[in-house]
Amino acid sequence: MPKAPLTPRKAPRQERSRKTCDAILKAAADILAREGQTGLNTNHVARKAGVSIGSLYQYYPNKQSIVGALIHARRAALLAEMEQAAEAAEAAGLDEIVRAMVAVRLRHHFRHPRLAEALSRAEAELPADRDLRQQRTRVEAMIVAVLAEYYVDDPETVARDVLAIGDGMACAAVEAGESDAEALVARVDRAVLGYLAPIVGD
Amino acid sequence: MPKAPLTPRKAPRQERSRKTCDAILKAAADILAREGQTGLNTNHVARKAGVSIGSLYQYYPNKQSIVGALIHARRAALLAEMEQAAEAAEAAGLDEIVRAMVAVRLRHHFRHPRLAEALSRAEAELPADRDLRQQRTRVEAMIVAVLAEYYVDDPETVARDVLAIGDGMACAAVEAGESDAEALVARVDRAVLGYLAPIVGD
Amino acid sequence: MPKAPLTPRKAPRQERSRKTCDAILKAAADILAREGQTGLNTNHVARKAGVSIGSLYQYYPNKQSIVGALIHARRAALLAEMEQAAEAAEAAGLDEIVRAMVAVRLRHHFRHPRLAEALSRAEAELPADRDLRQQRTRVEAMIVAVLAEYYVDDPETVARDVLAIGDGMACAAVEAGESDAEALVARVDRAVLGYLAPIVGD
Amino acid sequence: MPKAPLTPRKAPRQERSRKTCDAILKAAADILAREGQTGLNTNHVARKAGVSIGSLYQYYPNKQSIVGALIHARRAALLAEMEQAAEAAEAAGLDEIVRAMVAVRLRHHFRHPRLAEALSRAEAELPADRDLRQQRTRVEAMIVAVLAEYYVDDPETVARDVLAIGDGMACAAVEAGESDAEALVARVDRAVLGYLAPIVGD
DNA sequence: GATGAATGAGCCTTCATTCAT
DNA sequence: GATGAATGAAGGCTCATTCAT
Repeated sequence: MPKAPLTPRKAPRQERSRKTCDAILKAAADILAREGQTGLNTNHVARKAGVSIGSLYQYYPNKQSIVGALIHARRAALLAEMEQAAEAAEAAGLDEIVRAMVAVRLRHHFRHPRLAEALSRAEAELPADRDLRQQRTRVEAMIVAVLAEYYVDDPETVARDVLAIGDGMACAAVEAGESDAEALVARVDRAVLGYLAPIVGD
Repeated sequence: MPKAPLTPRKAPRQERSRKTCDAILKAAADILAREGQTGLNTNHVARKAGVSIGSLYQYYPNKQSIVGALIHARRAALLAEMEQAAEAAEAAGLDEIVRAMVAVRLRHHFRHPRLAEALSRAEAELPADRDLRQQRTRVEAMIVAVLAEYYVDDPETVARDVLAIGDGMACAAVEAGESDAEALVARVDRAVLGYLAPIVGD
Repeated sequence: MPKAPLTPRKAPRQERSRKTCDAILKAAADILAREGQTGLNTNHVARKAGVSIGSLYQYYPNKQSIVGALIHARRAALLAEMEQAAEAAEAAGLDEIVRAMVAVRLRHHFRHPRLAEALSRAEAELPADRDLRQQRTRVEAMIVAVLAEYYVDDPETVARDVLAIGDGMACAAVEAGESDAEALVARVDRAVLGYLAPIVGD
Repeated sequence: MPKAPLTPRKAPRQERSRKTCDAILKAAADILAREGQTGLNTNHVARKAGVSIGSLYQYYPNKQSIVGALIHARRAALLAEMEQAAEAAEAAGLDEIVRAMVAVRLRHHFRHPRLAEALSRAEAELPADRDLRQQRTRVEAMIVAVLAEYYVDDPETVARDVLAIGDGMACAAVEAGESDAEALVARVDRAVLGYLAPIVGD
């Protein structure tokens, strides 16, 4: 494979560029949420974004880079929210902090569930990308940091499990038609706390 | 869309047909596990199966029906295993039965993790199919039955959550490079029991 | 570059395939002769060949391979003619043999001058291909063999020069509107013999 | 086609314009020499020239006009050199003058062989342009003039042949990796003199 | 005049599917 | 029934050229 970059082609310097770039991502997100990967093609995205196909390729070197940018942007937002939550709960105990961060993630998921899931599937099929991998690591690292502070054993695995519990339940809930994020948060809390209880020394 | 059927074109009655059908599914499974959806195309499948593209279409009306058949076949196997597990654990308490069934599912996943995940992603993108939906319901129904017997409230949601916890953790574990199913089973148990504890009257 | 093969994709086994393959080459030759590289695109070729674009790609993995095949085929024919000429002139002296071979080449060129030149230009822009390079060497080798037999010094350079004289004059003649191959043969003879005279021991 | 002009849009009168024009031609020459026609595109040229794409189109109405200008400029330089050579050899005999002019051409070719050949191929594919055709004629006319002075028959054909011999041998030599212009000059001399001998009355 | 964002026709190529043998 | 040649819609992407700023 001739190494297809997953990062945008150039940083938009002019105001107009920013708009175009954003319109493309927005259109792609919309299509992905509505029709999944199947319906996502560059011509379609460009048309929906009200932009010519040439402009699209001015900013994104290939189709995958659009999906990559979308994943990156959403995860960056999530990271910011998680950091905020971590700070807010700083004073509280381990359980409270972890719950807060997981809750943020769930709410994030519930805000655009179809998109969240389409992106998650898309990422799994995307060729490995260093940037995205790092970013993913950073999300886990936030939990790892908290766990480590409390001397939890093997914090990486624990962090991964905790996040996975939330993700799994969120997907299933959305698929089943649920739309009340807080109801799910409560259930996930039970699972997460149950999972943590035996390994957190009191 | 003119509503493409997802089920095989005809039930293969003859020995020869069976073999062809199986070879096709096997080839598709292999490709899906190795290369994901991206690498899956009918010509490739036919060649790998040692079958002409014409024959492939004799048995499967379209590409999606192959994926559909694959999902169906694997889930049928899972169902059988779960039934067996349920019977074996019948005498035990609620926790034990649920744990047993979840464990079966995890081991099933770990047997062919790349395939399991590719299929799960594929199913999410497939157009809704009555047959597959029913089958999925049946898996949940098995847990629901057990829960109901123990007077658990809203057993459908609980069943869904329990399965989702296992699925989520399994995907994350595989992605992280784990390969020890039993280690994961233990961790999932913690989460599942923690989740169940408050809602199971003792 | 991801290594684009210049050789046909598969050898046609059925009668029908042969026809398709040939029709494609013929169409490509026609377009190349009439419009040059500029007018050569796969859709155009397919249409003119009375073949679907899909069929074209069944036999030629990419556009360049069509041009490559064309070059190869024409040069193979030339080689055959040159061999014949060499045999026929075997008894004669060095001059005679070389003249005969050069004459064959000129006549070959004059049979389809626009095509010959378009292909020659195309080959220069094509990525280096081992197969074509070898074939080109073989043409020169035929002259080298004759020269070596007569103890000519540095036969490779001499062979190259002799051929180049003919090629250069042929291109210029065609471009100027000449169409009488034999008139040109006579003039090329003068140049070639003049070139050889000082280096051929008498 | 709406008849695209091959000549620069306007004569650059100001110093600034001259520089831009030249930078564009230089960049185009460089790309053409390095990558051939394939790599030549207007955006690439503009970037390499350190000029905006808009400015490029200010001076050259289309891509072909850039190539045309390049051909024109190089051939103008060649013409000047040939004139100089003709003057210098004026006193000598026919052979000497012709040899001198051919030698100039060969050295010109060897100074930038990749470019010379790329341009020659490009010119062949360019739509006929009156300006370039005239210029080409002028090169031949210089030889024709000398030949006519010596009462050579059909001087146009002879001039064409003589030039073609040199061109053909130069291309082949460069392609074979030769880089010693003088060595080639000697060989071309042999061919040219051999060609001329029978038709020049002594 | 200069800039570079935007445009869109058009090209290469793939792949699900059909159909003649 | 099997085969595999053929089909063509569709999609990714480039690049010559225009135009608003």
